[in-house]
Amino acid sequence: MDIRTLCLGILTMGDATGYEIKKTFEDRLDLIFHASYGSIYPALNKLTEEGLVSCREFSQEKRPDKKIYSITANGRYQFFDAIMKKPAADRFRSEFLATLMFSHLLPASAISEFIDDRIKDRLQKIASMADECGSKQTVREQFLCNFGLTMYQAEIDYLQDNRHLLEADALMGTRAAE
Amino acid sequence: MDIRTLCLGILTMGDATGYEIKKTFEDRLDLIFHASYGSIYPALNKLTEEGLVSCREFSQEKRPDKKIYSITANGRYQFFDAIMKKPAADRFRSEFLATLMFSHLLPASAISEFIDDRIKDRLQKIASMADECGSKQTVREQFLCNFGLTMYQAEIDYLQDNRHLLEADALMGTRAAE
DNA sequence: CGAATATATATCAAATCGATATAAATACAA
DNA sequence: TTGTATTTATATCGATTTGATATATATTCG
Repeated sequence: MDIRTLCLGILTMGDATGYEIKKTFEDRLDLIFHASYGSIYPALNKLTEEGLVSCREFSQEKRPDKKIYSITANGRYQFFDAIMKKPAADRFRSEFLATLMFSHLLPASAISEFIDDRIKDRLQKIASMADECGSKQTVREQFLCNFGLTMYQAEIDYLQDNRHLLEADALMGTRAAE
Repeated sequence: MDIRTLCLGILTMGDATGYEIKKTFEDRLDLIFHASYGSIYPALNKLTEEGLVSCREFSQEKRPDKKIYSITANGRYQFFDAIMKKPAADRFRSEFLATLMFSHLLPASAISEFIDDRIKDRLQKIASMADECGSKQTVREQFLCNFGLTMYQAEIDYLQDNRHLLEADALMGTRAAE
């Protein structure tokens, strides 16, 4: 599943412009799947060429044309085909964890700061999600929202319970032994 | 932090060939940061040009030259500089979760199958990690390994406790209301 | 003895990111 | 009211990264 496919998916929920699709990625998919303009606009062009979406242009005075995309019957069929396939493995990249991998090279203060920041970030995300979660329209969006909340909370718990291991390691002479 | 930087990091642990660096990514960083040959070899060339690593070539008979890379003093300095910066946000992409986002378009059987597969996958990863975790050399590698275990377990727990919500939604006529 | 796996290099098209450019409408505070 | 920031809306571009593929030999194991 690539960004092209996910654009199709978003269009199954209703017509949209490229801009609105980007916003949907940010508002409802950012935890799950990230996409930038540089991939969305080319994706929409290609989907249009392939007849999986259609595009109505509204020429506006003194503004660039507004292009509203709709999914076609063929597009729906292709999207269904795509989501029926076994999902490929997650792609995950964490600079935070990669940094901790080399925490023996860092001053203890930096380690503590990074962990503090991480916990703060997760708490903030939980705070802003908690409201939304309840007011989600569909069962599946609630399911995904609560999934996010649960994972963030698990991360906070782990960091709070175990950070002392890394911090102690940084302060003691353990490093010299390596 | 990019793959170039992380290659530097791996070389702080000892000299290595491109092949060995790839293996290190697989063995010790796959949870955290993925890298393929297509990014590692160009990274090493660029690092060599920049003088952050040095390269000794061992011409072997009947085999391509073996190139052993070492980090230079300047390289160590640059790497330290990189990990002292605030780590950027995680990059995460999950086809599994993206698929669930559109579970209302799937037959109930497919939803159950995907969740079953996911749980199996997580259990398998936990099984293969559990051994390793105890035998990790350093405190920080144990910390990261247990972090992974904890997150995988949290995911399993959530899926087991809440899958019925999605599955019931798929079976009932709830979909018609959307 | 033969098959599979490990060692080791490298490249390439395609996908994607992140930044930037452009331009006007709208909201909002000084 | 006037200036500033944000939102709406398009699009491109270099740099990064993926995933697949090519090439060759050594080693392991049934």
